[in-house]
Amino acid sequence: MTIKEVSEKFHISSDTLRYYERIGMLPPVNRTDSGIRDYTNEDLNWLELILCMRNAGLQIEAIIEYVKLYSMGDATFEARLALLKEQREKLLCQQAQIIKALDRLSYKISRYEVAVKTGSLSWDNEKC
Amino acid sequence: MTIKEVSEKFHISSDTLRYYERIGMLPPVNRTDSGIRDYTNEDLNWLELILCMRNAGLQIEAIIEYVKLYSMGDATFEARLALLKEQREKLLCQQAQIIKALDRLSYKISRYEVAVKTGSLSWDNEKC
DNA sequence: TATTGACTTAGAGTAAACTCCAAGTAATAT
DNA sequence: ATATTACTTGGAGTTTACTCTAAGTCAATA
Repeated sequence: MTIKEVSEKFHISSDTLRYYERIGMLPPVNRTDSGIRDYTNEDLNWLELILCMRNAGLQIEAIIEYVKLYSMGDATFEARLALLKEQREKLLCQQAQIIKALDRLSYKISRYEVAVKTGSLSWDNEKC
Repeated sequence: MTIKEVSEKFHISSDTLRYYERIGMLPPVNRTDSGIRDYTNEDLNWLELILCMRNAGLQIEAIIEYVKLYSMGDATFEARLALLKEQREKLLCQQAQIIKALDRLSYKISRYEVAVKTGSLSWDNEKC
């Protein structure tokens, strides 16, 4: 698969794909004789995992570290486990922050829905 | 309340507090005669809201816009409602991404927990 | 009184994650 | 054969959100 096809499949620019590979977040991709990238199924699996994690907010550094450990083989199971657990903790924190903000947003929204109808905002202990 | 006290109360640097005010994310704070910031309760309420939203990942621009609308008074109820709804949508998307990533992380973690014990990673349809 | 420390501003610097550009090579359509 | 398009690399530029520095004012302590 060419870089363009991959770029379209995952809605991500070719520049970003090259960037990910250059910094070691995506393992090195095979090339044709003339040096053009030819993504394999395994590359796509990696990419899918990477994008899932990036979309959730994992930092690039953490993903690079995981890819590095993976490339070092079976001796790194424990390190990979630790890394994954650490990242899960971070996501759980982030999730908690989002839930808090969503609660607050929903409360505000319900107040503003009334305000739009009645023309005045009901009293609230926190104004803003 | 001085900038330092606020900074300590919210675990955020004085620089960041000044920055937030300068860019209009925090409404202008009252000053003493000599020009030193003196945060009121209302300032703290704003700050608390702002930090809740920032911690969840809301962009500064959106918060600035909300503060601006708020300062314009009752004529902006609808605009504020629209803004809040838009931000809620964004957070819901982000939350969904996090849940996806957490599912995947948890699955990987359980596989690696076995791998660490047995010394080999069980087969998986997506390797990486 | 001297100096230490907190505060002020404007503006420069930094980190993360892209995103774009220039210059060149390769493949393809006419 | 030529023109167009896609690809390559290395490096520069951009955006977001801070973070730091310099130069100066003000308050409090030795």
